[in-house]
Amino acid sequence: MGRAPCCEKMGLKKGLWTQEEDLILIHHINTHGHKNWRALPKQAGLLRCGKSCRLRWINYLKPDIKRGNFTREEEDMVIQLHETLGNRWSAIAAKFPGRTDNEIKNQKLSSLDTLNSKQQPVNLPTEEKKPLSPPQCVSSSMSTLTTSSDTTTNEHNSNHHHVPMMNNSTTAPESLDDDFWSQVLSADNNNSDATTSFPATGAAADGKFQGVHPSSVYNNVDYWFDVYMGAQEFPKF
DNA sequence: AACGCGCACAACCGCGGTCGG
DNA sequence: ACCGACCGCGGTTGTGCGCGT
Repeated sequence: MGRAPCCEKMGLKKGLWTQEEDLILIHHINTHGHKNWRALPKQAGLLRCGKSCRLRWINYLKPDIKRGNFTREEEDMVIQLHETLGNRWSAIAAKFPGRTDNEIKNQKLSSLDTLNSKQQPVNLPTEEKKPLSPPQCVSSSMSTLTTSSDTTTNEHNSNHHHVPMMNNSTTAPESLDDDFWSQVLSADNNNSDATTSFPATGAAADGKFQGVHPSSVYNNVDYWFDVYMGAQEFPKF
């Protein structure tokens, strides 16, 4: 029926998330939980819509998220599950603790795309724009695909994001976190350096980040560590 | 060295389902 | 029973990076 627009688009920010936003979101969720996604951005003082916050949390910020390349076993399992479940990515993701539907979807789609372009340049009767239906894809080739993409994937993860990902992917555990936390730790030593321009977004609401530069946000590494430790299991860190 | 292309991934959009008033 | 609001899901798009030419 009269569906409300996903969010009041007035003045809401779109696009990539910044560290500050991530931290605000993490902090808010860890302290208040996420009972109401719609109200969350307001409460947290984020200029994002609730959906966006939810997506960011689920796909990226959740502490137990496992990132990095898919193992061969995982890939085979994804293929099998996709054959049985179809495009029900969330259902598939449910079988992979720590994996997100978005990640699985992306992985699968890109795998299929590359497979298609490589294997069936002519063969596909163009019945579908998307190669989604039961993939006859050979799992072995899938695996080679991912292994070939391993390096790039890792780099992507570490390059794209400058975010306190609590991932410890089984395959590439330390690539990002080390960088990130070393940055954090070094910043921690320079507490006094705290520069000025951290946007007093909503964090100002609870006074935690007001007037704090990103780097100085990360100065509170102990704080965040505590937050995480308190909130979730914080596997091997 | 510069440019273009393809890939991988993050994020957005819109719809359907569900729940509460 | 109806209506509205929220949540979750699947599909799609946008963006950045790496690689090849």
